[in-house]
Amino acid sequence: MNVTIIDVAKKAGVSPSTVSRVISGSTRISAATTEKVKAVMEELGYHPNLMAKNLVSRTTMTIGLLLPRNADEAFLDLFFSEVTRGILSQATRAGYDLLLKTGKSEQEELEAVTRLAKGRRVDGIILLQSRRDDTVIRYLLQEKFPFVLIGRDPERPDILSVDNDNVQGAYDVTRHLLELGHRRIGYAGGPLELVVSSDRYEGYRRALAESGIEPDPRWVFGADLIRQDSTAAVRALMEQPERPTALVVMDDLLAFSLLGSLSELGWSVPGDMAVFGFNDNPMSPVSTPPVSSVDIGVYQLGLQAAGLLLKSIKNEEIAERRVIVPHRLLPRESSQPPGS
Amino acid sequence: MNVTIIDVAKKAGVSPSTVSRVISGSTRISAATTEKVKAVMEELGYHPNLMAKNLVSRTTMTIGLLLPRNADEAFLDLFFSEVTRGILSQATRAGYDLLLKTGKSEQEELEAVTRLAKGRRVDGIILLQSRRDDTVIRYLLQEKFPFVLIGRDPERPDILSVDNDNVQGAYDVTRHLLELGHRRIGYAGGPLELVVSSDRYEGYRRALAESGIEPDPRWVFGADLIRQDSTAAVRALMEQPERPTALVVMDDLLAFSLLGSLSELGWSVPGDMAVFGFNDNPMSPVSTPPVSSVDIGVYQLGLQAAGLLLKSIKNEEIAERRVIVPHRLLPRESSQPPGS
DNA sequence: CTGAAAGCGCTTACAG
DNA sequence: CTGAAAGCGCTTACAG
Repeated sequence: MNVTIIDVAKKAGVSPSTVSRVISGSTRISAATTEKVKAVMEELGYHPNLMAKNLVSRTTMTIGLLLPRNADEAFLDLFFSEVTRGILSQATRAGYDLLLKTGKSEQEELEAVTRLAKGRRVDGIILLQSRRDDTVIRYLLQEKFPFVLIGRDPERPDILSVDNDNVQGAYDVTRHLLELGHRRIGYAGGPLELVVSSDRYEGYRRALAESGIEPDPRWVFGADLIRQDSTAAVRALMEQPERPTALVVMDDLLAFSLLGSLSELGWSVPGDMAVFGFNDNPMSPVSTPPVSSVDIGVYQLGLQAAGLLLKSIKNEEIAERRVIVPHRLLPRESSQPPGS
Repeated sequence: MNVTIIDVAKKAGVSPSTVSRVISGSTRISAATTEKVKAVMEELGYHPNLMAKNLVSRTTMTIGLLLPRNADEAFLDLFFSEVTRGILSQATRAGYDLLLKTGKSEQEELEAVTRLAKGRRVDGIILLQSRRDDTVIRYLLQEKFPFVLIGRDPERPDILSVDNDNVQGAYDVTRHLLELGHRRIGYAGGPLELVVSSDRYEGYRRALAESGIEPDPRWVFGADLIRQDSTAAVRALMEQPERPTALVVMDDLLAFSLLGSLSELGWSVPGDMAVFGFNDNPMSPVSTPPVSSVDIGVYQLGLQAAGLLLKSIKNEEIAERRVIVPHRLLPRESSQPPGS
């Protein structure tokens, strides 16, 4: 019922092989034949059946994106849509499609990935997170199936990955605050099982150490604490005799919560507490006060990841197996010294 | 090189047909045979080649999602990730995959959709927006290819669609503000070419009219104005002799901008101006003050759209061709009367 | 420059 | 309950 290559061949008075060659822009087809076949394709409204094409060419022109299963953190909303746009942009440019997959558990994720890989559903896969001893990564490695991780797997530094230098990012923010004269600087983030979180904590700690400052453990508190009861967390923080005057906050969303609680308790930002966030939420510039943040280039992460994956799929030379997307400090009012 | 159905058949001592039947859980295969074949599949690590399966079964078990091309508005970030999650959840449950597509122009979008439909790449498509005289919708209709629109096409009320009742939503918000005693109520939103925007404006206008209030045109201003220079827009608004005491705002992100400018100019919310937003941004409850909003159930929009599309693909009975996802007012501090 | 033939890995009437 | 055969719509050596 649908127009096939055979219909076109008949009508154009050539063989199916020839039509196929015209479609693929193959060599050595006469201009006359090419023109005739193209005209017939147009006339009949022919479009190649991608399934058939994929089956015989053993390639799908599709890459898979595995979504992290607990995507219920608001931060991930933004990350997800930006990174997807980056991936899609790069993939589309190269003629590739993007298939989305998710799983509710590690088991389901593994099944999904197995289906994609073994079922020849996609040519490569992008991962948005890695867990300790990640079975998905282990499987992909063992099958030698092309994949790229956005982030970092401390146990397998040699896999293809695209990431920020999160240690350096937090280091930069902390140094920035130190240079503004702050000595007692706190850190809000976590959980530390997440690589990104522990990396940022490490950068924070390192900058302080370089200045000979040993952070008081009471200056450091977890994201879950803030989410549960931000006001209680802030009150506990501010009641300390030696309370911090600045906070490095792992994500702007967290920073917004803290801002709300500080204001509720009558403290002013940046007067009583300077705040510097991460991930440059679109709301950060328009919040009250505007929140200082680190732009981590989420779109770029996606773009680069897709680029790297495509190289891997096509067996092209890969210069760096680990691509670092640069970050950028965006100081705004929430961390400005009073005078400026 | 990869294990095929033939390898399994040989090893199990049966025909390929039988293996195929075991895989599809077909009728009339003896328990003994089934067991034997399954054991061999397990042993050989067999996984069906999806391309081959799709080719012969003329079905892809995949649905396509077309992303709106100008997805650079921050609001869409949230909408996109939530709606995708809803779609993915429903699709995965039914054993379907999700393919993402985008185009930089209407022309590119049409080409993308043509490839998907004619190329038998997907079984159905979900659209996230419609334009006046939308060529993509016209094409899909003409090809009788299954699709669902999230939103509303005023020119084609009979297509499958999932949407909120945006007129009613804005009506409800405006009534809520009227009941709190406000008489001069403004509206911030637009552009009015977007159906969702004009629908909300219509609901706003209707509620006022019912109370015998004719809105002053100076109370109504566009989103672009706010994005360009929120403070100027707010100043102009507040300098009016008969300035509004409450604002219906088309999106929470817009509300955040307004909040910032109001605060900057020394006005208090809700004291000097009550604000009621839309789309319940995750930040709304934690902003200062917490922003009243309308939860439009984005996840549900995605879930229902996928459900509707799957019914259409399977030619199942469809009771309502237009599904309305209920909205919910979430009054917070930004619209509370001073005393409460 | 072009065609005939085999094959990609599966499903599905048709027989038995 | 099971098998042989044809076919899904394309590509790609192999010949000429």
